[in-house]
Formats: sequence, C-alpha cells, structure tokens
Amino acid sequence: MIRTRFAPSPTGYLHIGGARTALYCWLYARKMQGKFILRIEDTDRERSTAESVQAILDGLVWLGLDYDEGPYYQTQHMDRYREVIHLLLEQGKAYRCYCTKERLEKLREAQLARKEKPRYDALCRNLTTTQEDSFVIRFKNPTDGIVEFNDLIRGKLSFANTELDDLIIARSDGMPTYNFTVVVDDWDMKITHVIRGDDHINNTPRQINILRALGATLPHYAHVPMILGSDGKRLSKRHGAVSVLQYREEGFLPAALINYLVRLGWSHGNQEIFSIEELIHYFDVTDINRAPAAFNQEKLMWLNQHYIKTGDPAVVMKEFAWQLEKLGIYTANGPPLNEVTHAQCERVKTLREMAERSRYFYEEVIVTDDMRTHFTAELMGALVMLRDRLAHLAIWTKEMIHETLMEVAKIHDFKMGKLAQPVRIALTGGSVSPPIDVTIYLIGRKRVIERLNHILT
RNA sequence: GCUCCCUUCGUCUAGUGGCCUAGGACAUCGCCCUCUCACGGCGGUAACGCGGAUUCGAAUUCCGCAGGGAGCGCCA
Repeated sequence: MIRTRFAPSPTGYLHIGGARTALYCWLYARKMQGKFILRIEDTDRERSTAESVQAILDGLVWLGLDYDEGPYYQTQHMDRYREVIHLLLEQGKAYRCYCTKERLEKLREAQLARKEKPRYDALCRNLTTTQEDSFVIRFKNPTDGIVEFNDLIRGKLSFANTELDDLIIARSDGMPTYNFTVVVDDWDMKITHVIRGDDHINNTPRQINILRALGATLPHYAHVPMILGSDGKRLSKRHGAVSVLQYREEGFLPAALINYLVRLGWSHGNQEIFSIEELIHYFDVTDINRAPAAFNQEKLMWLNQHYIKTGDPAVVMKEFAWQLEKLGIYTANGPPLNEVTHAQCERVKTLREMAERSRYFYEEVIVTDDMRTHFTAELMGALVMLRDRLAHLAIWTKEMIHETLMEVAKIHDFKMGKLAQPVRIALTGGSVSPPIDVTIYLIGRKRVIERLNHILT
C-alpha cells in the first residue's frame, strides 16, 4: 500500500509551491490506490497559528485535494517523540549537549572565518558525566561513510557523513526539532513515498541516518524542484498572488489552477489539458522534471478561460456568483447566471473579470456626455424605430431581436456596425459587450426600452 | 566559503544516439472571420549555456567551465 503525505508548517497560507507538492502527493496516492495523509508540522510554537491551519485546510478543500488520514498535528505527538528520544539516549545513539548558544555562535564564526562549513564540533559527544546545566539532545551522526539514496526524480544522490554534524533533535525546552519529528512521523505513519520540495534534499541524509538508527525501513524520496517567479527568482509576494485562495479571489477556477500546476514540472507528451481522471491515470512521480519552473500567469489565464468555457457549469456558476456578490451586484432581477456566463465566457480570462463586465445586466448604466456624441442626428430615426419595434416584438428571442436589428439597419441603409455600436453604448454604457442581439436579449425588454428612451430624450 | 542540485524558443515543455533542417502549448507578430471585445482559423519570429571527449553519427553519454538555485538554525 502506497502512502504519501503532505506536511506543511502552519506559518502562512497555502502557497502555490506547497499546493503543487500536495497535488503531486495526492495524484500519486490516487493513482496507486494508496492513502494521502495530511500532517500539520506545528512544532514551531512561535510561528504556527490556527489561522494558518485553517487557510491551508480551506485551500486544499477548494482545490479538491481530499486526504484519507489526518490532519495530524505534531504537537499532539509529543509523548511519542520523547519516547523515541529516550530510546536513542539509552542506546547511546544520542547525547546531551551542554554547549551554550554563545559557544556555538563563536564556533560558527571561527569556522566561517576559516572558510569551513559551519557545524557542531561534537564537543559533548563523548561526555560521560551528567550536568545540571540546561542541555539539548543531539543525534550521533555516523562520522564516516556515505549516505546514498535513489531519488525518484533525480536519480542517485550521495552525501559524505563527514559533511554532516550531530544535529539537535530536542531543544533545551524539550521540544523536538523538525528533522527528528519528520522521521518519527513518517516512520509511525508508514509513509512509503516522501514527495517534497527540493529544499529538503540536504536534510535527507540526516533523516536517513536517524531512520537507520531507529531500525526503520526507508521510504522512497522524490524531491520536486521549486517554482520560480516570472523573473526567475524564487516565488514571493512581490510576484503577485502566491496564496492559493488569492487565486480564487482573483477569479480562477480550481480546475485551471490544478491543470496549470501539474504541467509546471510534469508533462505527458504534448497534452496540455487534463481532466482529474486523466491526471490520475497518466501521472507518475518519476516523470517530474528536475529543473525549477517559472510561474507564468498568462498561461494560467489561458487555462482559466478554457475551463470557464468548458468546465463543470456548477462550479463555474458558483464561483461567478461569488464574484458578483463580492462586487455587491444583486442578480435577482436580471438574466439567469448561466445565460450570462454563456454570453461572456469567450471574452474573459477570469470570473472576476466576468463579474466586473456584467454589471449592466443587473444595474442601471450611466451614459456620459462624452459617449453621447455617438448618438448623431442621422441615427435618431433608426433608434426610435428600433425602440418601437422591440417594444412590440411578439416574442423576445435572440433570433427575433437579430432580425429586427437587421431590418432597421437595412431600412436606414446602415451597416450593422453603424447601428449596433451606438445601441451597445446606450445599453451598456460602454463599447464592449457580447453580440448586440444577445446583449439586448439578456438585458431584457423593459430595461432596453428604458435605456433607449433615456438616449432619445 | 563548504556540500548538494539544476541548465532545450521570452515561459511551460516534447525529446532517452540516427525519425531533429529540434515538435507542441502560452505569450508575441501578420492575415482571415467580424456589430464591439473576444472566440476560432491560417501563417510567422523564436531554443539545445560554453568548451572538450566518446562515436560513422550527440539536444540525447562522459569530463571540465560558466551561470542559476538550495542547504549549512535550540525554523520547518
């Protein structure tokens, strides 16, 4: 049974990079009919917050990445960590270190000055006496040999133990540290595949050494490259949205973000559009790219428009309604959302944009003096005729409206554009809208007549 | 500084020794369609970081170099 886990630390929102890692973990678990586990790594009490936990949970729900187990919280496993630390201590695989932070700092500076890699000098490693002073607990890392593992994405990776030092596994206040809790939890949770960001590559040999000291079987590792900003630098707030939920705010569909994220670093031939089912079928961690990828908003936009046009109507409608609500647009007295969506989907990249451009279907429009210059004297006759014919149309359909427009234009010897554009301005207050017949149809007879009258008086 | 990782069009990628005068997608440019904006259709510009080596033959293998990134915490 394959078991993967997503293990974020709740010190912020769910960002794009984390979401992609979670997606890869989730896809692999689903593909292998295994389990996807959510574990909150909250051992940093200073920075972990309940809000962050909620933001991460909300983000995962929105993306549709459901977990089979969890969320587990590391702060609830303290007894277990202490137990394992005791075990290590008893077996002489860990030791108490009484070095002060000051000494460590001086050591560090001296090493850096000598152009050496800063690391603990193992001063307390062979201490035989117990002291009263405060202490941390360090893991006795092997002093020679190499740690080698086969990364599913990068292939064989190896590290010399001489490059590693005796890392702290318990702080002076007794709180276990990251590299230790990860190992214990992955072991206890029987994680078979550790899929995580490649900023953890250098932690892996340390974790393997602890795992071995514990006699645990090693999981498979897959280190996915990070996501870069459009400038090739590490993705950060200055690149715009980095939080998953912020993409929702901006009017993106979860399907679009999923599809974009999965293709960022993974591919299946030349295919660009994938349904979730296809992803589960085709995805494999070993096909993930080794190189970091730059985030490209334009392509996300393109995918978003694709899913606005072809995605699950229920989801599209739900997000569209949410956007309208955020803008304070009340839709009860206007055209049905699905018809507006249908009319607008080909001309917007996001649902926020769709909402912003749909105001005139639901709210009164303002035609500025500037725009009134479009209503020339020669046009007035045609506008009057159009108003009257629309007012008496037997049935209010797009087709009938279209015919009416054609007739009025023909009678006045106007080209369609000459009539349509001023009408568009009169009805929408702007120069851009869906086809004029569709626009008239959706705005509705009463409002159309009102708006035309407004121009004609 | 040390260790580790990465390197195909502007961007995401296909490519695993001959099918590559390097394919697709986004973006961009031009044309067509057209009542606006779009959608769509057609076409164009555009890349194997550099240098060696192996080979009849290298984007694909090996070695250097350069550039970029990560890690080196009583953070995760």
